[in-house]
Amino acid sequence: MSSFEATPRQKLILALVIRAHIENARPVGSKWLVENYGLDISSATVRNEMAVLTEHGFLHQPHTSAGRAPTEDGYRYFVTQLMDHHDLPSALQRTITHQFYQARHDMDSWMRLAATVLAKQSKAASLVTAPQSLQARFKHLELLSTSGRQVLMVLVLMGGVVKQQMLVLAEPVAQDKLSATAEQLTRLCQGKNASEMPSLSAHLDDLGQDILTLVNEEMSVSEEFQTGDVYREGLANVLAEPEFAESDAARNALKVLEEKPLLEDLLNQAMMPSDIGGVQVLIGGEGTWEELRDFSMVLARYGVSEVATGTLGVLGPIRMPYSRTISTVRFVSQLLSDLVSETLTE
Amino acid sequence: MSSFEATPRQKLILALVIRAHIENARPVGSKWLVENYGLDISSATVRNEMAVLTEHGFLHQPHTSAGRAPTEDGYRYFVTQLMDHHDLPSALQRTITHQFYQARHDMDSWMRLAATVLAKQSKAASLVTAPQSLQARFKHLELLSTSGRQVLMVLVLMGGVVKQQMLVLAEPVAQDKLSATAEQLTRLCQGKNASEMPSLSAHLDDLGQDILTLVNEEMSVSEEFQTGDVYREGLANVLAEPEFAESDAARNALKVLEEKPLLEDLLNQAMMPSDIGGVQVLIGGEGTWEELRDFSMVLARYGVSEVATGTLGVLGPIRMPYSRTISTVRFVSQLLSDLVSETLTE
DNA sequence: TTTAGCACTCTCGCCATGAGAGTGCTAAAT
DNA sequence: ATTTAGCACTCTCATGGCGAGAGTGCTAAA
Repeated sequence: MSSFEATPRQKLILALVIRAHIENARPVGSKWLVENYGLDISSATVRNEMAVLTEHGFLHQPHTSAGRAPTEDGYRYFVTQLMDHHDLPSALQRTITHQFYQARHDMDSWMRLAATVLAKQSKAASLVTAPQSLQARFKHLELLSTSGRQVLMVLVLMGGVVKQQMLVLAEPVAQDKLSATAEQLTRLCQGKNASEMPSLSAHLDDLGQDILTLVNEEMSVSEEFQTGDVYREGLANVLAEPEFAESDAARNALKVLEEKPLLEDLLNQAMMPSDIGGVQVLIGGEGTWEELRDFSMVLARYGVSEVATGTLGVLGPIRMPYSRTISTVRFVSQLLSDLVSETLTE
Repeated sequence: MSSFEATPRQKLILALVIRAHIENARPVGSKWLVENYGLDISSATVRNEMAVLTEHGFLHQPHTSAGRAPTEDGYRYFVTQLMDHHDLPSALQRTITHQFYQARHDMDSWMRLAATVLAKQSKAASLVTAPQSLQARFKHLELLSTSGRQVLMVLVLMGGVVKQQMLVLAEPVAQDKLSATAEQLTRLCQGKNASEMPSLSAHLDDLGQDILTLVNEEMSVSEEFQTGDVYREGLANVLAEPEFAESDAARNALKVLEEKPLLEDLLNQAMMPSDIGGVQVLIGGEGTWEELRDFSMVLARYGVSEVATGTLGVLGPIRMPYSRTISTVRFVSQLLSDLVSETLTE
């Protein structure tokens, strides 16, 4: 397989087998292929070519008298070498863009919408994680008395991320005092990241000191991965695929998307840069993720590199319309990146 | 079935059949029942009683030579008449309570945690919706300049709900001006609910007017149901049950939890008060929800009545350990109510 | 009223059977 | 040197028959 160079005709046949298999979800035979795609070669010839492709590990037969189905290697070869990369139809691009600009202008809504769009377009499960600031930098702190001892702490980080938390103080504090403390802390921490943050200061009173501790906590938490910040959608789409009629496989799909450690590991490890314009395609777990054995993922980083990036993507069966899915993921990730970067620079 | 009063022994047998069926997921026969539970009556007697229970619609036989399985009516009778309502073991209560107090003190974290706890304890899928203020009342508005034309709007509603939104203004505005506007609007709208809100005011400049429009939007949205505010967990648990080996049923489960209109309808309609300490049990869709035909739900309202209430619950197979699930749901809902009410009153 | 005994019914797993699909190979055709 | 027609071969899958097993309902005795 290493130095094998497929002939154009072999490439064509591989591509057609993949196309047919994606449509019908079952092994495709030589005769069927010739008849359905109007090839002007005989089925015997196709058989010979198929034998070669099988020998090189691009196709396999479930059993002797069945047709061929693509192997993971076959899909990989297709995705990296054969497939042509279209952009999403521009009408669709406009529709989606429009939806984003019509939605509320905050990260939360965007992420939610991105998940919805991805799930709908790819007819598979989607996931979108919040952009994690690599270096969450302090920008602004506000303390709002809401009633009695209850105080709302609003922490704004550079890059538009906003954290809020409700506190209950030991005793009521006037809004003036709160505002003063907030301002003091804002001056103190301006532009600092989690590790540069002071943990105590002589200029602060008890209240200020307590709040500072909370802010510190919040800042370090914001550098960690939070499952809660993951939007998923379209799980039902995945189960609709015939290969998941048996629920064992189906359950695995949910596990992947539900289990925090797995997901975290996956997104961290898998998201090396790739050759497809920032889109990473993971086919059948690639030998590394046992739980993904029956799935493929199309992932992309979005955001502003070195500043704040999140991950988004699609989980579906290995038998997935890669071309379309990749276009969609790339487009949505680009769109979301633009939005994030607007937020950052404006 | 209307005026049928079961004998104590019939009740016992029904309860045992249900217990056995919950454990083994298959029809239970008379002989098996006698042997496994050490009954000192003969299998023939059990058969006779079973015949009566079958006649009255509490049991049914999948086919002539199979054992009996409970019908939905059987489960319903069990839940309303037969089952004893324990509290959750107090050790477990303490553990859970501890988890809540250890978590961050905000609604978001609590809801997330509630979903996790419910899913884990009931081994089924859980869902928790945010508390909707029946009358979202304006409490406080803050405008924070974050950078250039970018402004963070923080809207605090009575009851601890906080809405935030990022705006991009046409031109930069100084923080002083923003603060003044915010204060002005706060005074203007103090304590008003969505319908009482003024839509324009002579005292306001353009900026104030624009913000007011946004606030109005936000306030009315906050009275609507938002799918985004639903936390789900443990979907994989449901698929693990043998009755969902065929994926058709499994897909339905996901649909129920994913589709906004269905869920909305369900939660609104189903949550009438019930006889089980605020916990509502929905068995097999109750003839109303076709999509729930194969599922049961245990639901509860939490929060402070007439002020802000949310819904939480569990979705599992009809063959569900109701007693335990109900205890869990009741406990978590009580706990969450306490937390909400603390937030409101403190 | 309960229970032992028994005939009866229905499912389920097993096996054999045959149609159908698809292959690989060989030998002829291009 | 390819390509293709032809054909024997293999394997799956749907079908139907068969027997074991489980559970029932009924009857008659306790």
